[in-house]
Amino acid sequence: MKLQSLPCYCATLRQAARAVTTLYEAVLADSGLHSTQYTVLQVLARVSNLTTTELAQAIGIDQTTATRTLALVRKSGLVTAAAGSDRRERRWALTSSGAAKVRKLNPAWEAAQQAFEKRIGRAEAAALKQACHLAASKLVAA
Amino acid sequence: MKLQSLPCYCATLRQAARAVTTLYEAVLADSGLHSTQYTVLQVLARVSNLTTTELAQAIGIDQTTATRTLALVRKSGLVTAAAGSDRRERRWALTSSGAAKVRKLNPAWEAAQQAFEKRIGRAEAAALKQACHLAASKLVAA
DNA sequence: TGACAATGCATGCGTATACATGTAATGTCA
DNA sequence: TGACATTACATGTATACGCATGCATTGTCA
Repeated sequence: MKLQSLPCYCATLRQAARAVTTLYEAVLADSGLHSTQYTVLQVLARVSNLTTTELAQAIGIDQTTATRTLALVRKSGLVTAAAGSDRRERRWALTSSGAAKVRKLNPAWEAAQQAFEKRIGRAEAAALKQACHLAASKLVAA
Repeated sequence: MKLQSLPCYCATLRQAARAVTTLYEAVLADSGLHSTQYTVLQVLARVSNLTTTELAQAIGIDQTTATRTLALVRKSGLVTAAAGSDRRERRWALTSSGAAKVRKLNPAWEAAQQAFEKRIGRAEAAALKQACHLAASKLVAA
C-alpha cells in the first residue's frame, strides 16, 4: 500500500519528518552519528557555550532529551561541558575532535541537502523549511 | 534561547514535527493514547483489514514500529488481528471499543486541528500539510 | 539571614523509531 | 516435488522523545 494522505496535521508532519530522517540517517550512517546528534554538533559549531537548556530550546527538543543526547556525543569525545558561573549550568562546546568531525561531515550533509532538493524541488524545499520553522516557532511560543 | 532557524532540512522538519506532536499529545493525554497510536486507529477507521505492513506503509512508519504500536493498542482492546488466507498475514480492524474510542475522540482531534490552524493560519496549515505529504511521497518512493 | 520559590540538570519510565536479523509461510522454477 | 528465493511478521538492540519528578543551586523577600 502506498503512503496515504492523512487528514491529521500531526500525522502528516511526522510522516514527512520520518521520511527526511531516513534520508539523512543513511548519509550519516558511516559517521556513527544520528540525526539529532549531528544537529547538536552543527548548532554548537555555530554558537558555542550554550547551556543544556539553551541548546534544547534552540533545537526544539525537551531539556531531558538534550541531556541524554549530549551525554552520547560527550562519550564519543565530540563535546565537553564547562561549568558556568552558575554551578548548576553546563556550558557545552565542541572539542577539537568534534569540530573536525563537523568539518569532515559537511560534504555529506551538503549532499543530503542537495538530494532532498533534487527529490522535491529546490524552491519547494526552501518553502517547506521556512514553513516548518515558522510553524514550529508559533507552536513553541504558546 | 529562542528556537533557532536551522539550515538543515532534516532538523527543521523534525523541529516542526516535535512541536505539532506536543500539541496533539496534550489533547490526547486523557485518552491514554499517543499520537502514533491515534493515527493507527484513525487509519483503520477509514480502511479496515489492512496487514501490518500495509498499515506501516500507509502511515509511513517502519513495519517493526507498526508491529509494536499495534501490540499496544491491541492490548488496550482497541484493535484485533484476523488471519488472512496467507497465514503469515495479520489483518487488522478496530474492535467496537476501538471504533467507539475514535468516535469519542473525534471532537478533541478536531479541536487540535483547529488549534493548529489558529496558530499558524488556516491556509498556511493546509499548504504545509500538502507540502509535507508531497515531500514524504517523493522521499519514500526512492 | 532564613524560609520558600524558581531555576538547571539528571533520572525513572514508557512509547516511538528503525536497522539487523530471525522464523514461518508462500512463491518459483527446474 | 524439492531447493531456494521471497514475503510477512516478530524480536534484539540502541537512540529519540517527553512527562513526572528528584536534587542541587540560586534568587527573593520578609
